[in-house]
Amino acid sequence: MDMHTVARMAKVSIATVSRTINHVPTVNAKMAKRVWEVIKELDYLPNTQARALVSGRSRLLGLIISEITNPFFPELIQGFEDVAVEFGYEMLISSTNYDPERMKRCIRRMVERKAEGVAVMTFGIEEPLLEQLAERKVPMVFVDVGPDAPGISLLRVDYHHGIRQGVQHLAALGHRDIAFISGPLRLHSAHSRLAAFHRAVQECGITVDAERIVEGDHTMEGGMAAAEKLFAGGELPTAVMCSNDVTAIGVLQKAYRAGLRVPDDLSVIGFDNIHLTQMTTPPLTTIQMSCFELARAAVMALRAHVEGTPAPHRDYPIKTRLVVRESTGFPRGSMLDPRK
Amino acid sequence: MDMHTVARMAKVSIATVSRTINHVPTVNAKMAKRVWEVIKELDYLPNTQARALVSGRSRLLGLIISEITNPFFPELIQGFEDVAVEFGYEMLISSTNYDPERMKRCIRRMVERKAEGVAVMTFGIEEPLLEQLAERKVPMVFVDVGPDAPGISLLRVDYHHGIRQGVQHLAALGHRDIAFISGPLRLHSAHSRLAAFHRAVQECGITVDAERIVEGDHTMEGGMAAAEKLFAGGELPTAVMCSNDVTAIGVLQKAYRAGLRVPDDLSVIGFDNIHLTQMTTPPLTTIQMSCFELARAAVMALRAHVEGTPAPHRDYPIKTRLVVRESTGFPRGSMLDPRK
DNA sequence: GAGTATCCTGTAAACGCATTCTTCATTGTC
DNA sequence: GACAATGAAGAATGCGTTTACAGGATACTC
Repeated sequence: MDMHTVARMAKVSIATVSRTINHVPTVNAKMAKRVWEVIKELDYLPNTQARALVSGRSRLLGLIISEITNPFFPELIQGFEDVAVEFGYEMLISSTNYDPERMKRCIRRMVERKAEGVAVMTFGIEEPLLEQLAERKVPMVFVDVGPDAPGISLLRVDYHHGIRQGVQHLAALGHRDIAFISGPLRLHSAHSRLAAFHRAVQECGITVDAERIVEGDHTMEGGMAAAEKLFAGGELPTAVMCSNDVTAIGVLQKAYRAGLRVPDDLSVIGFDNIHLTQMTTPPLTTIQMSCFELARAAVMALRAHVEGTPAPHRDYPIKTRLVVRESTGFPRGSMLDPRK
Repeated sequence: MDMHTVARMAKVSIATVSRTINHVPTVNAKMAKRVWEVIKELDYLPNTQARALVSGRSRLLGLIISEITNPFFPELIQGFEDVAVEFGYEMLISSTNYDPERMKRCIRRMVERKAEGVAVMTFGIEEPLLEQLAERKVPMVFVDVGPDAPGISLLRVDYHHGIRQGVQHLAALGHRDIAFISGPLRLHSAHSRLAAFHRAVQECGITVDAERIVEGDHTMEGGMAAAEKLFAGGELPTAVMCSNDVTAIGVLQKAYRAGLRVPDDLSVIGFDNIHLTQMTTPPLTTIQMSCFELARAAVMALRAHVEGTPAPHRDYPIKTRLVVRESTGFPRGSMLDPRK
């Protein structure tokens, strides 16, 4: 079924059908009504491929993520889908699983399908691999860092704001011995989060020993392993901040198994505010980085590059903020602890 | 950059380039080599849209899921992506969030983009909405049930095998009072799982009171609410089977908060074997339904319908089996419990 | 050495369907 | 009755690949 069918049934030409669908104002109201009725009756849907042919636009946006099984990304995908569809785009999802070979294939798929823009939400550095896209002048959006070239925008996450709120929250409760479990340090965002932590503790006048900084890998297993390292030493820290929520959930698990009560023996703060944090035991205090906001900004940036309006920016700021739940409390043995 | 560029640089015609890419055997070996070299040098990738134009095939497969934030689905998507790409297809993902309006939009997107086949992995019944696809003769795959029409295949999950193994496992441990938290009963798969449970307990000679069957909704919140109901009554059951893992994780949480030890006070069994079950406290005994197998079967079924070979089947069987971890043990107060 | 068969390359049309430019018919107005 | 205004029909257009077909080159036969 195509426009010809509609035209025949509405007893008009295909040109009129096209004009009706595209709301060209010169179409006679009666004819338009007849056309719409036929469209509804036939359940006619225009063929996007054919439209792409004429317009030269695929209306396809690529979304490259690292790992779909990390619960952060499904929430991001959900947001991306919603916003992309809202603006008439379709979304091509591709996950790299941190494998450069897969990354190459992802890029290949994007180019072959003529994606008009690609959001690279891997939080990592794969610039050499992305050259193919850059060369073809495909607009791209990165998180935090990316090549400085026309057609490329960055989602600038203000890690510092939220992390400072988190540190201040801990400091206000009386914590002075705070550990940090970072993400894999090959990821730029992991560096940024760690740097924000360093700056925040300094601002609060807290010194953090080197052994209080442990590298995780943004997985629950990594969080458990990192927690084990922290618990193995002599004195426990009174609080742990984590580079992401999944890591924090790993810490929660490990703490439970080690007989530590959260927050009585140990306060834990996550990062991302994924849905799951509301349902842990105890519910996790975390720093929110809104997936929806991130996804929306990504689509908006790509749209700006593709459609030229509103004019594209280099940077799109993303805010973070503390969400206090129940995994943080007074440090153990604290004078401030009302139970003591 | 298109085939013309390649042809010019390799000093051959575009026809020869096309034949080379498609491995037509009559091409002179020397020319083919030259063409491949130019292709590599230019990083040329054929335009899928143009190929679709000639072949009349979009090489697009749709995947409709209910809720991407439910951790079961990302694993399914991962499998689907892998298999689809393996066979040269691209994947169009769309989530319904159990909203009929969204479902309509999903279908619209699939039709507009000319998806060659659609996997409807919502585990529910939306037949009236899917008529549009059926009318357009788009091949479809459903889980468990679906309209009996040409071009439609079913993934037949053998719930009974795994659930029986689970019940037998509990029975062998000495459990006689087993509760079941079902999924939302508007979903067909929830019914199937509950029915499999009923059949399995009967086979084991165990009677289950009506109040031991509680309806959940396949979310963690639903699991917690259902657990609360079960815990509220007089005597606790000694074991709970859940219609999916997320529900079971909710039960685990609720049990912990209620001061019940798992498995000492309560055994818990999930369903699906999502990745997360390995990392709960304690790791969850569950019934595996392989996402990868499900995804693979879905793609294979759609391919069979689209390509005609191998001949499409109506049913594609999917096995389930018990995975024993640490959330199941002897019933409390049991003579068999070695600690008593 | 001429004629024929074979093979492979190049040229050009086709593929699909919505969009849009051009042309032309109809109606209305002076 | 002539001209303007309106709006619909018809036809061309777009894209890059595939493929039918034509034709040139080579080899082989007599």
